[in-house]
Amino acid sequence: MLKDIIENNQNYQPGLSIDCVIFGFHDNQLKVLLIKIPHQNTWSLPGGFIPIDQDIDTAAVTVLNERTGVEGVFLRQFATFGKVKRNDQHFGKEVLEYLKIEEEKGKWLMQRFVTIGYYALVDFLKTIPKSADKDQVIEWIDHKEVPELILDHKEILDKALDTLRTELNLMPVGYNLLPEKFTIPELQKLYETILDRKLDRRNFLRKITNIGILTKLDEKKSNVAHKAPNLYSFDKDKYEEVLKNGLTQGW
Amino acid sequence: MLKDIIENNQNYQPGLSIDCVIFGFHDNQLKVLLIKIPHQNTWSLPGGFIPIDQDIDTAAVTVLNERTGVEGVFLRQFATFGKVKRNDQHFGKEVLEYLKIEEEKGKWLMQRFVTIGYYALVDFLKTIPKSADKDQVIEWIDHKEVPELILDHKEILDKALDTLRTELNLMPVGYNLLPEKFTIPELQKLYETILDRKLDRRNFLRKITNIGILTKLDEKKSNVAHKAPNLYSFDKDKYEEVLKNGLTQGW
DNA sequence: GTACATTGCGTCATAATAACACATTAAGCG
DNA sequence: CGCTTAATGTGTTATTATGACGCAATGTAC
Repeated sequence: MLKDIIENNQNYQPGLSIDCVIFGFHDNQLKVLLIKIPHQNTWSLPGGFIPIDQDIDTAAVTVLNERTGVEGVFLRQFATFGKVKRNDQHFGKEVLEYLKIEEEKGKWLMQRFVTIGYYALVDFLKTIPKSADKDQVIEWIDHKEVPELILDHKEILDKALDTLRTELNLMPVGYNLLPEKFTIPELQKLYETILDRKLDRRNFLRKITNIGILTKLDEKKSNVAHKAPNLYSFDKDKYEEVLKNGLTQGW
Repeated sequence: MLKDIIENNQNYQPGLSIDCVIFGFHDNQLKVLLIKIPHQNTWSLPGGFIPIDQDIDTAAVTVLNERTGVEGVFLRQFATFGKVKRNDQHFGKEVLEYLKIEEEKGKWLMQRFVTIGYYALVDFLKTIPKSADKDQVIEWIDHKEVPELILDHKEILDKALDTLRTELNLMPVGYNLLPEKFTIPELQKLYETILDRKLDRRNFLRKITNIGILTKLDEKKSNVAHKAPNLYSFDKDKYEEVLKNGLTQGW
């Protein structure tokens, strides 16, 4: 795959790549989709290159689809990373050796790559991580237990989370991360996990319902310890409207 | 200049450029620094290319300094633009003809360029627009009267203003755009111009002073019609602190 | 049934916001 | 000089949003 790209690099935008920070929510954990580098203890963000005949946003959608199979999810460009030393020679050489590509043909990969960061919000349960090849491991990992990442991918991930945190004040979040039916406590846990702090249960309910994007269902969650919480769903129309116009206040 | 770059394009990041939206404030107008394309009726944003041995942020600072001479101003990356058709063949050919560069040498310019957008906030009075060469016109233009721009530069400008508007809710603005001493009505006009709506004078005063970044000076503005307004300055330390930690509420 | 953890609904004090009233100041002008 | 005019400076009030908390209801475990 990568070998094909390197050997046909004239079909790809030179010196430019895309990296995706794909967020999912499960078991009260904010998870990130990471790829294990074969035969090493480091991981990387799912990324890809940009065909010269594709818009960068389209290329980002492609990367996301290849890895998650999900479509029509929330995907947003958040920053572009271009330090001179962000991809060092050492790393490039290792890749070329691993792929058994001779130095001359692999020259393309050795230049400085600028990478455009996108973050995505996807429904954990509908997403089945897909490996590009058999000895590649791709896995959901709790964002609090992210292992060592290659290059500046940790910086990219941190920036993505930072952006998500800020945007939580400007837009509603949840439609993409939660299943269709969910409880208020679940939604609150999502907010708490992203913001990394506790919120008052009662104030949260008031604030989130006042936005007017929730529909209370005539149904309770089953098989739970203690009192069964009510189920809610998002009112898609109103949700989209608020997404477009923005919230007014912060959390 | 551009000719040098094209002819020595191996020293520059391929297919990648930087465009700067430089904002200034004067006469109650939000102004943008634009460059006139010689012998045409279109204008462009000041931009540049990225030396392969420079971080993209450094290259952006260079572009800004070359055009304004000012240093240490507010400069922030806001988005990256990469539609396939954003720089069309037609435009590239015109540039090459104008610069009298033969097609083979100019091939580098004809590929799709992805551009990284930065916006800057500078003190209008301290900034003297600098042309790169004698028949180039560079000028401050009211953002409400921006003429036709090349390529997707209008889209870039719009996105920059949009970003500034959003960030007004998250950070203080003014330190970079106003002279050292200024009046509250001037600061209010700046906010009103950016937001494109009227704000209540009295509520604005209360809100802006409550942030705690202003120092009331024992001095009034002179030579003004009607009642002379008091002068204020920013408390740099507190300003920086709020800039780092962010505001809490919106306007 | 009882203990317990969690949900659902409500209260209250305080802070932030929006809308507005009135006094103050300086320039322009007869 | 005194009056008008158009700004600025300061305060008031009603409404809304926020933060902190009380208490009853519900379903599980024992």
